[in-house]
Amino acid sequence: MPKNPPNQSSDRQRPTTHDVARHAGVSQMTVSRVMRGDPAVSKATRERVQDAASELGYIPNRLASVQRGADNPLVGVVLPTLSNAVFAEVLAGINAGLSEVGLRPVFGVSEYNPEEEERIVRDMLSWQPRGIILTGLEHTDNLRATLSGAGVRVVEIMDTDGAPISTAIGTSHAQAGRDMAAHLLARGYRRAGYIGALPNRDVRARKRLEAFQAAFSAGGGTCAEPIISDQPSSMELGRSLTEQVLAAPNRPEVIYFSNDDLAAGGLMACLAKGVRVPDDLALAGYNGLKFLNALPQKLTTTVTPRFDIGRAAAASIAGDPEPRVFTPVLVPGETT
Amino acid sequence: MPKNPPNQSSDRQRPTTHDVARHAGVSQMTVSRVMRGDPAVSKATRERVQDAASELGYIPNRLASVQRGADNPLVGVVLPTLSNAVFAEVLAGINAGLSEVGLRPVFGVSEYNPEEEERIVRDMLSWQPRGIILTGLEHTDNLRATLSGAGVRVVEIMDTDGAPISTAIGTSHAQAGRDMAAHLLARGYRRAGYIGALPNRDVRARKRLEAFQAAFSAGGGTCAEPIISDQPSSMELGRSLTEQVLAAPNRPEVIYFSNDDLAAGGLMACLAKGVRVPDDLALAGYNGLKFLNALPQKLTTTVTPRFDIGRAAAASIAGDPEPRVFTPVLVPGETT
DNA sequence: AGGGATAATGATTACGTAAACATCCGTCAA
DNA sequence: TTGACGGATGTTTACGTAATCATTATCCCT
Repeated sequence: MPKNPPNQSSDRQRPTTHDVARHAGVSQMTVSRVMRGDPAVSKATRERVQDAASELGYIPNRLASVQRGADNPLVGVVLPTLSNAVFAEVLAGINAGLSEVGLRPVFGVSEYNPEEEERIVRDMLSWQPRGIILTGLEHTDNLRATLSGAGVRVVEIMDTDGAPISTAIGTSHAQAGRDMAAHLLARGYRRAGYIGALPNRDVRARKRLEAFQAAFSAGGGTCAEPIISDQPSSMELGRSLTEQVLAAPNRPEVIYFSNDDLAAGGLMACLAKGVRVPDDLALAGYNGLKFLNALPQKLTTTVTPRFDIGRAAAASIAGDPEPRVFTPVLVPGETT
Repeated sequence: MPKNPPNQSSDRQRPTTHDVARHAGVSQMTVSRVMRGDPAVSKATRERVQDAASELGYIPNRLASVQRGADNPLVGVVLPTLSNAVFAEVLAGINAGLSEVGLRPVFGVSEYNPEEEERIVRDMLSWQPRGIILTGLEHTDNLRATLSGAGVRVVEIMDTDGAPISTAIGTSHAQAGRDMAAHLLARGYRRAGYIGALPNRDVRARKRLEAFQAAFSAGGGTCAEPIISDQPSSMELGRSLTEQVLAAPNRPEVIYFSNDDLAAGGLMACLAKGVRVPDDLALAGYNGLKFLNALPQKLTTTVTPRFDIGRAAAASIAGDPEPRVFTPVLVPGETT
């Protein structure tokens, strides 16, 4: 008994190569050849097929071709948040790098939660993606195991202080912390405070802090107990935490903030309270975001190549995976 | 002649339901049932299968199931840029809305280019996505035709001034322009300038401008020739264009900027030149971005619900597509 | 004890594409 | 004129999953 002829072009399905084939009076295989630009099709046939295809509004079905064995252009991208401008820029870089080579990002946000990250990656793996881009080097053991085994390219971005699953592309946060300690010591500051957010989540900020403390103490400075709020980072939070510091006894000479948002809030607190910066209190941030230009005083901060990191990660998924260490650049401003 | 038994678990392929089945001593179908939580499997078998699956590190292949007919959780999202914080927030909203219901965004950036947008959408359609989220109501004719025909949900975000392909979710830019005109007229301003960027690309800014001009003139005001740079919008650009205006004769009483970045740059120009705001020159922006808090003066602007628009778009793809008009809120600051 | 209902599991096949192989036909050299 | 060759096109099948239908136990009631 002969099989049913496939795809009876029934009701409202999207047209397939079979439909185009029937319409052009050729076989399904010939349509497939034309669609892929296989030269083994005569010019006349090719044109007939192309006409039929555009007449029917044919759009190839990549599910089928990838399923059949074609390369999958999808790349899973997992970032911890989008509320932070840093990660929007990273994503822009990733997208730029991927789209250059015809790859396409599938997107997920972990909210700094490793279990959620694992769930997202599992889900993404079910699309048999070309690669996966993760943020940071800290993941659940399960996830590390899964990704080591699977035949996907894995690139971990934003951090190089640790052991990557396969390829790390980013900056050393320990170095950023040390550099800032050196800068502040050189400027003559000896009593430092620290203001941060999201204590258990932002591992990279903690790496900066620890390296900073170690280097600052080693250089003869004293570090006050860090103030780390469990609220998400924002200018408002930086402002209120700084006001706390200003009100307390034994005010430090300088505050190192875990990022520019908090530092900007700190600057506003000083302006509001009439505290002179940097004479009464010096301030330093991290990231080098563009909005700092809007501040009345130029903030001392560490500039990180976010876009380039994203772009490099994309290149590493597309071509040969090569680890890269970008250098964080300390840019002295008017606040230290 | 019997067919080959499928999937010989040869070299380094990812395990399939067949592999799990063999490992657990059941049929492929039973594994499939267990994976989907089909209750028609005995407890004993279920556990045996689950053990086998986790032992082999089985991950379902969604390409195959969607190809077979399952719902596709992918949703195409095309934004004009990621350099603008507005669209990062929109994306955050979209992602929040989609992930709540188990949908996943596939991402593309058109760089404000309709042809590129068309290419991206075509590419996305090849994944048979559940829906497509586009920015704005202006697209190539081809794209409109393709999307009207295809059986995908289409939501156009950010603009409601025009005819959507199917569902529009956003704000009226014409209303935002009119509201600002009314506000400035009420404040007593009669001579207005305008500074913008990307003349041929940012259609929504143009809609605001035209509505503003019409309303401002109708209310007895005069509009100077708009200054529209072809460079991408930035604080620096806003600053330099504003300096031009300040240097020229016949300075307007107020400048309406196409967005907050430019307006913030304008404010900085005034600060640098010792121009008093709003007495010598008033300034107004658009968007209500958070970084405005960093400015020394609170900027008059129109706040748009970017996150909510994204979230609503996601909901519209997930559930019933319902158009929604959000209201832009004019927030008077200290610069008018 | 027999018969039919019910639960558990298995076999077959389709989804749309593309690799691999098969077929057809015209051309050209011997 | 014949046969080998190669270009153009067609046929078959696999990719992994899941709907559908088929096939076994299992069990309860009369």
